[in-house]
Amino acid sequence: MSSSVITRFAPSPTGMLHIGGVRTALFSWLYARRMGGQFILRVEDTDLERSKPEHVGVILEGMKWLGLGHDLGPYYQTQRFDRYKEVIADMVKAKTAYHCYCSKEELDVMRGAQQLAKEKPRYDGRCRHGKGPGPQSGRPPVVRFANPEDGATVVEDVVHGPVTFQNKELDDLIIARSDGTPTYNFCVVVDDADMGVSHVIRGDDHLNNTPRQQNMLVALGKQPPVYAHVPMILGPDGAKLSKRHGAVSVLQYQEDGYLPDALLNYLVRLGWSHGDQEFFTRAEMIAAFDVRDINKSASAMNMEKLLWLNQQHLVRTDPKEIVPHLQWQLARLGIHSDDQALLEGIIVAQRERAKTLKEMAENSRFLFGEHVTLDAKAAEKHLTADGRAVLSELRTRLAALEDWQAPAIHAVLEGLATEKSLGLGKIAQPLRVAVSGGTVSPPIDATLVLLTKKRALDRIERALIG
RNA sequence: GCUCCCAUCGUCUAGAGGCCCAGGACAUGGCCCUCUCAAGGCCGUAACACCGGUUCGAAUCCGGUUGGGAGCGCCA
Repeated sequence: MSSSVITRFAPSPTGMLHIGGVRTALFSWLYARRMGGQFILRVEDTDLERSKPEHVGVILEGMKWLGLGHDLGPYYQTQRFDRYKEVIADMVKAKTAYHCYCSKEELDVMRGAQQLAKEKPRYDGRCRHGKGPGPQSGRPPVVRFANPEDGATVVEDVVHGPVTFQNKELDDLIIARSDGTPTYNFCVVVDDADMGVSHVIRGDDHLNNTPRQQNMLVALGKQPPVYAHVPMILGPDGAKLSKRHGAVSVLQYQEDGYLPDALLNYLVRLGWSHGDQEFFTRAEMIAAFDVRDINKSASAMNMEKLLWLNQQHLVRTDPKEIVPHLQWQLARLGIHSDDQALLEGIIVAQRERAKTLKEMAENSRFLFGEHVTLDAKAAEKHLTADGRAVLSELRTRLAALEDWQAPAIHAVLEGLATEKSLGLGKIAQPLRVAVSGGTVSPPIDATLVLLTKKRALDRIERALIG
């Protein structure tokens, strides 16, 4: 039996949960599900200044909407400060960490000199070797990790392969600020170890601080987890994700009318593939996913493909499952309906002509309410003298129709068309305008069924009067 | 500047030395279907960044160049 897999998603509540974060969350979630393991949600809120409770709320809400449920947590790093302090004290005692009394000004001077010498700016370890200011400076010290000074650290990354860093390139990072609060890189290490995280799946912008995290783990006598650094997601223009496209809250996608499964399907295919398969249900994704198949290069967002996939999901998902999402969109338009049969009917009638639920809701507006206002241009074009004559005839025949079902309605239209030697279009368009107000709608027979006989006839009546 | 990462159609990708004068998907062009709009079907345009090397043979391996990205905080 393989040892149990534990993955985690560890966002910091300093902003929105955006597409990039969602994808790493998805990969972590998928891998845990695939391996029958557990998925942890951990909020990295050690930056007291920038972390905001409302951001935590939005992240939680986003994860819920996506259906990426966690098995453990959410944990909050701010609630684990005692634990971090304990570990820091141990490390200082074990001499794997030390106090540093350098002031910010001193550090700035040091970095300035290094940059001038075309070196990589980094802490030179003066306090580690007794050459710093020391306690007599009177300043509260920070605590730094004593990184190995020689040799190399190799990160065995699942997606990148082995990546080697010379230890002399790695400086002694601060693990506790002068006010005693612990810093990110340190908390991550303690948490991942304490929580038994087996696989760390995160953005490859973290690849550079992985060797230091690994060294800290070693100093703590812990086995480092398996690392998988996934490539970044770029905006549609190939540049970094910006507010204009992509770098918005994931909840924006809900508002825009995307199905969570469609968004997940789209994101899973960014940097990962399974042969030529494009469409994945949630279950298929879980069954096929493997971190070892993740690509190394960054990928750009493509809204058209997202739209296409959304429609694919709209068409291929059981309408019953889509109903709540459509209701949500309709509610935003002020339309409230609990008519399950009607809503399912709308989904079936509209799903091939709407790429989003928002579009579907908007296009279905005319099906609710008693009356509809006729689009002037549409009326001018189709409610001509001929069109009215057709409508009038239709009114009589449809009124006489007992069986208000698509085939019967279709037969009526077809019959009239043949009798008058007209194309179906000459019959359907005036009717469509009268009944929907415009020139576009689902097939006219299906539209009439959804509308009900009473309202359909009523609208024909009003169009003839108007 | 230094360190690290990356590089196949416009975009997402298949490809783990011969199956590839490179396959699929989105987008795009044309045709078909058609009561509108769609959806669908068929056909097409379109890529191995560059230069060397290894090999009988390279998109695939190695080196370099170029181009992109990330990191270098008492941020995460």
